Amino acid sequence: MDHQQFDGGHVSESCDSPGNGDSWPPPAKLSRLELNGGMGPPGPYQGRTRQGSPGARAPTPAPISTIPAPQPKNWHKRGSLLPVLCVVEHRENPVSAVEAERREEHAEFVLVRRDLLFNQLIEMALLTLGYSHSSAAQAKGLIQVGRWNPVPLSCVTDAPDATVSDMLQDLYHVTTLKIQLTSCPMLEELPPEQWSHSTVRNALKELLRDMNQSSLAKECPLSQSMISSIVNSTYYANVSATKCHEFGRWYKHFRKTKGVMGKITEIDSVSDQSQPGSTHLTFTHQPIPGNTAEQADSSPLVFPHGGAAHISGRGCLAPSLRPPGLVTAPLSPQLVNPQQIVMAQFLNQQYAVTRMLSQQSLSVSVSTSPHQFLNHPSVGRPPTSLALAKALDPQPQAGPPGPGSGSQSQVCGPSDIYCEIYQWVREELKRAGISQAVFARVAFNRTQGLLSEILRKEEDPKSASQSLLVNLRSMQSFLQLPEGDRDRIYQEERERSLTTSTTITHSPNNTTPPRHTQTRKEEENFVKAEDWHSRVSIGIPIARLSPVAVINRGVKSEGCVLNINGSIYEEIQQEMKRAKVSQAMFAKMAASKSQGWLCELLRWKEDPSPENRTLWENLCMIRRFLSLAQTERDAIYEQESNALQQHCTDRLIQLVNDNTLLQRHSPLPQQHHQRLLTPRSQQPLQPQAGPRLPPRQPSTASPAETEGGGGQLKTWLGGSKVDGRVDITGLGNRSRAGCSSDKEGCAGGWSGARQSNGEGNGGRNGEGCEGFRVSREAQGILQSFIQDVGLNPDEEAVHTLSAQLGLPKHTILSFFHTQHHSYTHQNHRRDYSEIHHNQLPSQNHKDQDLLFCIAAGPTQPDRTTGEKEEGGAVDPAGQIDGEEEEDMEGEEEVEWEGGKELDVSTQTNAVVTLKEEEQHDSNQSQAETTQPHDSDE
DNA sequence: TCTAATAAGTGG
DNA sequence: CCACTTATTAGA
Repeated sequence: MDHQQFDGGHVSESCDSPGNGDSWPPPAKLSRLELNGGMGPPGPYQGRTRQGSPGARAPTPAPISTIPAPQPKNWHKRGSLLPVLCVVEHRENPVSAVEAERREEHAEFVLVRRDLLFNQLIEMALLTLGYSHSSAAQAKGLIQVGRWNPVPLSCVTDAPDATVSDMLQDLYHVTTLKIQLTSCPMLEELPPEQWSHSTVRNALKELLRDMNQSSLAKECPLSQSMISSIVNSTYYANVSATKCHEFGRWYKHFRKTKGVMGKITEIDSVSDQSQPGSTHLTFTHQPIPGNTAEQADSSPLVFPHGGAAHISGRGCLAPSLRPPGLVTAPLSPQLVNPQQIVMAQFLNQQYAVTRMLSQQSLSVSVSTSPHQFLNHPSVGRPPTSLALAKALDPQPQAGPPGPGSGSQSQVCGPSDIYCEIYQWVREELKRAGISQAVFARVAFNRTQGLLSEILRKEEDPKSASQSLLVNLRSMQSFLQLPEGDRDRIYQEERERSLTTSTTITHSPNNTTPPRHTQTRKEEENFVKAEDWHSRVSIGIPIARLSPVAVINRGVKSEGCVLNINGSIYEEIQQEMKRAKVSQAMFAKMAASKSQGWLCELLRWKEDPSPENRTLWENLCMIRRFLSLAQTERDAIYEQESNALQQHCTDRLIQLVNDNTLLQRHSPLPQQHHQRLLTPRSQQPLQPQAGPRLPPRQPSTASPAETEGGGGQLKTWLGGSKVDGRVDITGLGNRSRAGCSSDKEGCAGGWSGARQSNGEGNGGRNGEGCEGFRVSREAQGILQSFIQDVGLNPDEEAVHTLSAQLGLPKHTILSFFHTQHHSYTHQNHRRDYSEIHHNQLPSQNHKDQDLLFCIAAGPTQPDRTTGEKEEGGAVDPAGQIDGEEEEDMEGEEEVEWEGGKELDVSTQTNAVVTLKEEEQHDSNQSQAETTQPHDSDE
């Protein structure tokens, strides 16, 4: 099939290729690029890919809804990313030509940075798609423009410095990158430690070709429900590193065993496989004969990464022929014209990312409506019920009373929460036909389990804990969105899960419809959607959802997006030089780290690699900082040096108080904000907004924004990047994600801290510091929490934060104290904000700036911590500013070597350091001990 | 009856 | 509150 159709386009086609297109024996020029630059290996992360199961594909195509199209051009620009359609062909061993024709392909869009070197495109694309480095390095790539014959990349240009943008800028929409995987390294070769959510998912998908979830669950370390959700991308939690590793280990073993045993195990029943014809046997790994009768449904064991198995299955039959029941693939059978849908979905997903990148935030919804809910038959959504809808629409601003009968609802909670909230939620679940999981994610970014619990308990808002209130508020705000918006969000989320690449059969004559065209359309739709978003919901918390989800799963690809590579070190140095700031200042502002840390970082300049999680994350943080507009960065430095933290704090508080922040999180004048919002949203913004809005929010932002969403939104924003880059970190990953890494090795960043070991005492040192070295995201969360609960969190709130942020409780308390302290003591000094405002031209950034500032603010003076609480040690006065070097905020550095001081010298290399960090958490307690240093007791 | 999806429940 | 497990439930 030719996928790309779309004419137009011309490219330099120096080399031409033979007809068959694929068989090009291209020079293996693309070999690996080590580039450490190209962001390191994102690990095996893969973009989610969804394979189509044979059965699934069968269904017939249905046209995708088409929508007018805005122009795609802009959108991709903002993010400085370019969408590239990649068709990956698995041709393990050079198989016969015959076979080649039936090769299976996976097509997906990959967003790549425009400035990525063209010669790194293939590798980057594969890495992004989840292929291993080794396979990526060996892949061959062809570029196909329109319907022209594919041409090896190497033929396109010789310029080593040509970038993707240079080569594809105007053609990206008509080009298809055909990647031929010569060797597909098997997953079993991947070290268990490197297994991630993505690889697990890929492996599961493979395995599911030969067995169902239930049987697989019996053998592998994952439960059926987990398998189900992971495969469908509906597993919102993060698969723990432990699980991943465990799975990886199991997989390896399984493979070996299987190889030997053959399908005996699973397929014994199937018994024989006669169809040796299956070519798939070619696989290296599979010792077993391919069996595969149709029924057998594909060879059980063969699963080279997408290789053999696919081939066998597909090879034998046309998709349509395949007995539907055969493969139990998770794909939704309903997909019609899977490719189209998939593409659309994929784009959608990508779009979400792009959006984030561009900082637009907000999810978009696309129009592919038809497919929505495909999986949920039950979903019919007649507009029924819904008082909800009614209430909402009619009186948009009514805010709170959302659902139910707008007017009759009563606020029961402390403020703005309505008693009927629980019921509303239930109704909404029913109405929209969505699962708790989806709603939980979308409405308040939590897990299904939590929502279940909340609904079960139905605690009276009046007596609800602060954290619960936060959640309820978020849900309520969400419910107050127009029904259409909510549905769109659900749909988007659903699509996301459906998304992923499809496996398509490649046949020479292909009957496949031109997909490019469609794709294009979809893109446009996205654009449109985006537009919608920007207008409508910019700050709406809800919006963040989808992106969040996407991001969550794409954490590893962050590097891709952020483009972290060895050159970042140079950028850092340049930035310091340019801004004339010390290492201490930069370290603090850009990564909440100490000067010593930065020094080491720059000294060793270790190649960034996702594997080195801590390093990676820190670099991502720096990258984000560097992505801020120069003026913003300068404002930040300035602010820090002058006002010092106090300012921030004050500022923060002020903001909090006036909600300015939340409101659009943008310093823009309100009007402006409103303008951005859609009418509906706007209303809520109006002061008079909801009659029942709580006093707390005078300005009352749109419910959505503020309320529940507010907090999260902020968090999100805080972490999120600014111009073009994503912030994966912040967002999606909640604290845990960051370090999720593992229980095993490290507890991971700050999360590890959660061991609330010694609370106050020893903790101070290590922890204290550590605590405050909280990531920006964490700070953002804290800040948002302050807004939600004030400066005096109750126990539960503290507990919640502690868990959520992975920080020890005392750290949380310290934070609040600090805030409180400064707030009280200082009169709001000048406002950073003012400065800010003036300086920052770009509004967009502004918000972030503020947030950023805020986030940074809390950073404490190192030593403080511990007792500080009482003493207010925070000493406003003692700011950090002075000694740059001194301030190492308690970072890990201190811990390791003992002396805070230094360790810079001591430490040998940043790498070590970094790594250590992760483990600290767990070792913290020890560390503390070790380091009696500080003022500890 | 069996599978995949979803909700409830649990431990940390 | 997350990450998982177990139970329950729609649909073939």
